[in-house]
Amino acid sequence: MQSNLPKPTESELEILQVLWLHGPSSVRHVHEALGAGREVGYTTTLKLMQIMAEKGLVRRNTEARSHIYEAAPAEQEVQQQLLQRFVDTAFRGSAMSLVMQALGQHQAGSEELEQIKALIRQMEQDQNNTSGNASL
Amino acid sequence: MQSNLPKPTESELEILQVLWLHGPSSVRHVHEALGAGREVGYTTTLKLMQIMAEKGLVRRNTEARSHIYEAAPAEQEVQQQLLQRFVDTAFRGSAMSLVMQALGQHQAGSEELEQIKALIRQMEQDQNNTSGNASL
DNA sequence: TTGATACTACGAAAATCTTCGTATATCTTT
DNA sequence: AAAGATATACGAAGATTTTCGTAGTATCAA
Repeated sequence: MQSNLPKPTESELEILQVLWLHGPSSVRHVHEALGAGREVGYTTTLKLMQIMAEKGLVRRNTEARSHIYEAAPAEQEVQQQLLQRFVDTAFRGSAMSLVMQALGQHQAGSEELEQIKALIRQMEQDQNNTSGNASL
Repeated sequence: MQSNLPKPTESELEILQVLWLHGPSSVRHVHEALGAGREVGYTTTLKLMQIMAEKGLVRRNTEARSHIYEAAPAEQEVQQQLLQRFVDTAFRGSAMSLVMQALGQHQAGSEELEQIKALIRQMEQDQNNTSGNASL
């Protein structure tokens, strides 16, 4: 699970989002999906994706005339990386502080709260059994 | 509580951290506090803080020869702003998804878990009061 | 076949962010 | 008062990120 992939920039992240959501896509498709929140020329999107390919953030199949791109890292992997960094710079390293604020800001539905409670219960369990450390 | 303050850059955020932590400070002080994780010239820090003053991110008292800077927005305010943006760009707007990942990544102490549980209980209360929601 | 259309490649301008050198003024010390 | 240390101001170089124009090719339709 090493990933010495560079941190994606904001624009690159937007593109990754499209790829994660839609799966392997042409530049055209990504560009249009982006269009709903972004107003740049087609070649701008193309160039970004070419750069991302160089960086290793996306893979591409160049068999067909229109190349097909897909995200290289898994969504969670990148989220993890960004989250770590974000917690450090914006919340002085306190993940809990971030969690509290995120919870406070967002009014969660009851199913979501249930999910969180389940996760917390599990964490409490792990804490009690923490004598010998098992799997990760 | 409007804040049309610009999003601080990463370097600016580091400076704000120092100001939030230590209160109003001179450039010298900020620069040295930063030194522990940053190795740039003094005038770099100075310039950054001057720019931040222009942007309205910090206020400064120029009475004395060495100006005293203080953070303009409250820490939570900026965190809120950044969190919102971060959730949007990195977690497709799902704050809950972020919370889950943050919880999973970080093994919280039991006091912290208690805090979160308390917050959740309160949110459940609020939910019952606003909508007709049943037991959990 | 020819012309319109769609695609990639690529250089480079534009915009933003970071860094520093230098000029100048003010304090401190001797 | 002179020398040295310390401040701010500010222009501008560097680095990074974003944007686009143009050239060259392949595809498609009539």
